[in-house]
Amino acid sequence: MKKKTTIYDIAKELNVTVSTVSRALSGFAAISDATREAVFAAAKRLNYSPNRLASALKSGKTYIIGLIVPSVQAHFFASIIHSIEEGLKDSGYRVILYQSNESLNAEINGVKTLLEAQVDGIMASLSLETEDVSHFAEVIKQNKPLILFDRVHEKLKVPTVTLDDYKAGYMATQHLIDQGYKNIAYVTTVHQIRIFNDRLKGYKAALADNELPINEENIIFGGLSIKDGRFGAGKLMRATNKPDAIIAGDDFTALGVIKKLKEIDETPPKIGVIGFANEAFSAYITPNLSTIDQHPNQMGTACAKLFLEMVQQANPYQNIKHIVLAPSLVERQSTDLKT
Amino acid sequence: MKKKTTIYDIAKELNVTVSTVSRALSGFAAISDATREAVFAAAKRLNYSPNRLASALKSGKTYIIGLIVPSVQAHFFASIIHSIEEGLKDSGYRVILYQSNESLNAEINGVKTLLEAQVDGIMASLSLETEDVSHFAEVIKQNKPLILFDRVHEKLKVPTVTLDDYKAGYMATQHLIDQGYKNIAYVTTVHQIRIFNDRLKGYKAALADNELPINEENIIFGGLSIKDGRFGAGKLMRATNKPDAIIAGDDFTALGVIKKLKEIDETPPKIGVIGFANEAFSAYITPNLSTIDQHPNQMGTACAKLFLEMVQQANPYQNIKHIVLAPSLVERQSTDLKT
DNA sequence: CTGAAAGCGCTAACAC
DNA sequence: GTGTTAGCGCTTTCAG
Repeated sequence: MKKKTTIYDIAKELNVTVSTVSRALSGFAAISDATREAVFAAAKRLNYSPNRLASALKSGKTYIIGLIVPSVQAHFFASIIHSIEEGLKDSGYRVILYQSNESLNAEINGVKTLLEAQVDGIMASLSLETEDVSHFAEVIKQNKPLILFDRVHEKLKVPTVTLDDYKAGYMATQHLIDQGYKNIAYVTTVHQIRIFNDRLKGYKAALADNELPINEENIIFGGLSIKDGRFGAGKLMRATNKPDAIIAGDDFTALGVIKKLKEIDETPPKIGVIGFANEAFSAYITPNLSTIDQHPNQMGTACAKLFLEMVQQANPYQNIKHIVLAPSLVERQSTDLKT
Repeated sequence: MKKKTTIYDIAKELNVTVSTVSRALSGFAAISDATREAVFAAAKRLNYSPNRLASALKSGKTYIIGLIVPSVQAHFFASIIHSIEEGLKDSGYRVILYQSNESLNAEINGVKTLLEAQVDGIMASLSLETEDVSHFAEVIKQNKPLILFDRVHEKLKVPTVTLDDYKAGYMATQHLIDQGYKNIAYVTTVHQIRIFNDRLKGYKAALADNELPINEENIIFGGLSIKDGRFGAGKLMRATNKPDAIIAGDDFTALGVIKKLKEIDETPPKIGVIGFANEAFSAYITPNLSTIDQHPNQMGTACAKLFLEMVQQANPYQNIKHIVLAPSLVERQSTDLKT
């Protein structure tokens, strides 16, 4: 195993100094064309590969950003990660991935780990457990860009990229009303994450605007899994005042709701069902699931763009932007009462 | 913005030298309990956070591994990534993600980028375009662990984690035969990736073992998208000798196949359909899709374990293991001819 | 346009 | 058990 070639080897080869080589390689400093070319030729000949670590240690820039998400296994987050990585790649940034698995402790550890790795910035979507966000303070203190997406927190004064979740909730509800449903229930999560609250607010507002009563018994707080969906639907359909439509916390919840409804012979659209996320499967289940598309790829692209803007500013927080994406309604069979 | 505290600050604070601090922090070297405790106390008091970069530059170990996958958006890869990250986290390793998007050039660039970042090893699943694998040679030359999973290549003499794809193909075919199907077609990819070839071999072997003829016109080479599935099924069903069952390259392909079959009123299980991957949606489409589960989480866990073994050896390649996981059949409606 | 030299924060011989 | 010192590979003043 021979040692790797460094700029010293190139310098020796050409009888110049390392500074000359460094300058030539960096491309910006004043250098004669002749030396530059000679350096590049020698670099190639010696199979030189820069050590970004050394450069990072000296310059303080690693060109690595840390990305904290609950789990890459959720398609929504996978899509965001995909777009973030793609959006940053051309600018030379790489991405370290850290999954919190919806655990606050893991998230705290993630921030610590990423900071120790000297990342140039962090993007995160909070775990369901996260209520206190003080573990992110250090990122801001170090004046490194922190961007929160989707699951954000008002205590953190940082740029955010979110969906207009109020609108999403309103949109889902209004759609059901437009389709002719009148007694609309909601299966959501107990966790105090803003997006879920906002959706609920949108739901209530839409009911109010249409002069429909808000029945608290129609709102089930539990989890968002398929199982939770089944459970919620079961509970709702056993009530005296049965709903004629159910909004599910996400598409997986909706899957559970539909399963239950099929079992008791209330197959949608007889009882309307709508979800959130537009998962890959949603178009292919029976009945096809109406849903609210949350545009994860747009979200990732926006995060990448925001980050690149922030690193260009001396103070990344001098101009805190909050990007809010518009949800869109995907109408399918599960809410198509009319046909 | 005050400067970050280093081990020098701790040393000054305690009137000892940096080496003492370094030793105390590292935990292994001989150090009196008193100094060790004093160092930890001071570290805490001064809000010290180690700079892994500096340590990495000196020691040559970054505790970062590079992960190259076609795309995190595919649930199969997302699951593998999930398990790899989880499996490595406790040993202090972090993961840099690089997506090839099925492009050879991107993959080449990925290897280069990751090597420049001085990763301690690379795990990769090859892009569909990859036939020549010489871009990975440098990883081996640097004596860094390289592990290939799922989409591997025989030219690369490195440890691998794969599914027994021959068996998977055989299993899918035998299942269809067991269910009573007799003229079984296959929609797969043109790309020369081993796993797809192996599955095809398994398919042919199963036909042969059951004394069924192998009809080359029953094998469609194209892509694996939903669209490709539709196209393949269309082509097959227009033939004179129409198949009574179709094996699809993956679950997405199967989705397209089913769509087409529904359109021409040959809804499965009338024509049997089976896919590969057991995607999240497969259980919920109509009809439910039978499929071969490829156990991505097991695969990720195995990769992590293998890597940890390799870094422990002086020569990571002294004992090249090939871990082969067994596929499992998931029987659902789309192949249930009997009911 | 190029060279000399200091130093980023940490580790690891080598002394004592 | 602790101190001294020389780098890891690169960037970046400051001179010339």
